[in-house]
Amino acid sequence: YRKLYSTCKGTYALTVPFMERFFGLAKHGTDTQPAGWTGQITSNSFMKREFGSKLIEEYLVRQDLRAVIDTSGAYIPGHGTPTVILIGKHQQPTPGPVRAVLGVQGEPERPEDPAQGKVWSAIVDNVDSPGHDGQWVTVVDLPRDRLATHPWSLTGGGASGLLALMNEYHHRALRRAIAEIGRTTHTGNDEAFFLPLSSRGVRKLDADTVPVVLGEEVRDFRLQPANCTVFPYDSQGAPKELTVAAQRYLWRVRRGLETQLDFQQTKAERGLRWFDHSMFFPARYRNPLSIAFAFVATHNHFVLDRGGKVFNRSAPVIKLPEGATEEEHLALLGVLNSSTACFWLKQNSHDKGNGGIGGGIASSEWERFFEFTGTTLKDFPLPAALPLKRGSQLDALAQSFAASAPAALTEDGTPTASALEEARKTSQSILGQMVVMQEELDWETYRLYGLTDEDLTYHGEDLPELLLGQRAFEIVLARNIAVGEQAPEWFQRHGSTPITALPQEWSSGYRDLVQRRLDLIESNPNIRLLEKPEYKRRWATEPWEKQEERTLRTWLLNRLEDRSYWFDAQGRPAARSISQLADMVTRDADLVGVLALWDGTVDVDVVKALTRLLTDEAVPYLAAQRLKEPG
DNA sequence: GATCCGTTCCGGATGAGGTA
DNA sequence: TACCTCATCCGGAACGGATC
Repeated sequence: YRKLYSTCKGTYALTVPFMERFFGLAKHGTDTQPAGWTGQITSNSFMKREFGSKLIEEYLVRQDLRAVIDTSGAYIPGHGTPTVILIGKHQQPTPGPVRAVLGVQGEPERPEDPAQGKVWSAIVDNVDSPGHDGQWVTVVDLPRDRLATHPWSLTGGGASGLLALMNEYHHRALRRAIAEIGRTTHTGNDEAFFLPLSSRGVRKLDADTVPVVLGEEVRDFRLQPANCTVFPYDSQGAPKELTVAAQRYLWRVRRGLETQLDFQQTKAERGLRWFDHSMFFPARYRNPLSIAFAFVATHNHFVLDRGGKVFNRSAPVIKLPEGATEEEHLALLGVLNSSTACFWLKQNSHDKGNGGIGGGIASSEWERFFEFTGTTLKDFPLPAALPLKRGSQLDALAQSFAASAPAALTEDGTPTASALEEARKTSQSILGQMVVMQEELDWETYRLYGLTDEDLTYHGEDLPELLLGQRAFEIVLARNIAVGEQAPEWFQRHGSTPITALPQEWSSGYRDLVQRRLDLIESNPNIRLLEKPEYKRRWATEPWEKQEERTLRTWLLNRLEDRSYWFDAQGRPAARSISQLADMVTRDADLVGVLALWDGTVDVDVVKALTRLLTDEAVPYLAAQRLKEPG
């Protein structure tokens, strides 16, 4: 296909040569006959993914495109992939505009009769009325040059106007401020190299491993790596030998690593050692500061890292030029984490739907997840001034938040009920401060991009801690829900309480400010567009109880691995029954205390609690019991 | 040398059916 | 009736390598 169809680029989808073929099959116009029409419904991936750029910029610009209809929000039975309908004639473009139906809101639920679906009906009813701006679609006549460049953004409801405004106001693109974007390593065989952080001590691999960050571990200004990787490089990224412990660890997979092909070559053929990572980028590792982001996620998550970790492809990092200060990183961090950035990214990144079979049908816009690639990110327009102060405050808060998590508490000592309770309060309070600070950041950013002239940030000293559900856009949302215009999923999913009136406990200054924000949401269409759940931070943190349970469990299991439980006085390994173990455990007051905490009872029944704790950890004594039918 | 694509995978949530 | 077991569903990504 690459030879036959000029539009094929990179790893393309078959829809690309198909589209070229479709237009090619239609008749050319001559003096006696008009050019043939062609119409197709096709996957919309070419609109934003890189492989579509040739198709859009070199092929479609030479065809007489007449209509582009975004059907990604409509429900099409058996077809979860987001789609677009293109209609045109096989001839040179005519001067007139292109009719476009832009999506505003997706189908809220699976319609009984797909032909009567809300979005589909809206498209059918309004495709001939340019200027229509409804709840489901916007219909406009676009000037041809709007569709001449990749990527296409076919979001209605004023999105294209806002996007244009952002581009107009921007001072420079992100690519001018940074050195590069990408992963820091790619092992080529994660199963061989990765192991849980908690087990590196047991295997004596501390000197040979570094934490490795995956995409899902980059959230809300924090990195929470659960794994580390065997890492045969020093702090400068130069190759080093592995210790005996690490050699032993990798030995069982040596043959696999030696024969594995990357770029159609073995490691030896590429001049690498068998235990080298397939792709490792020393320069990115050497320079400690970086901004990591989540590659696939529902919202934008950027986190400052201060070094000593590696990042795989699902958590790429932004590297600033050599010698850039922490302030420069924090300023970028601030703007990239704003709701405005989320808006821009979603307009320009590929929408992967909401998972499920073939992409599924998203009941809410904020549930769809996107793929944020480095290439797209480089075009991100930066405003002239950056929100350094709020960026660094959020980063500092996130660090204290991490320090008060249950996991941090058990790191150096025995967890106690009072300490846990204290930490829960602290962390709740810090979260409240982060939520309110993110609001300040978002509203500051609106002004930095010139979307409003008003300064709607708070200048008093008494910034309240916000609960989820108390942000301005959530009040608007709650009011809409109250009158039945929107579904309450946002609050249900995040476990927050919707409120329709401003809380009395806020200072009058802050209440006035939020009221002014509400007024602006009402009066300014651009702000109204940005102050929506799909662009605002979700703060979807793991519930405290769950974190606590997991942490206590880990602490107990680590403690129970102590040598004294499993070896007799002569140093011979010994098998123990639960009751024998319970007998020994009872003599350790700390252990019993934590067991009671984990069990949630005051007078803990040690045998029962240990049984519950250890059943999943033990290997049944009969082989026949080790495998169950479903396993 | 450095991605970026498309499909597959994991594990928690849910709920039906079975059992004490 | 209340608890328990098991299977399925689905949210939320991760994987591997072909291509530029």
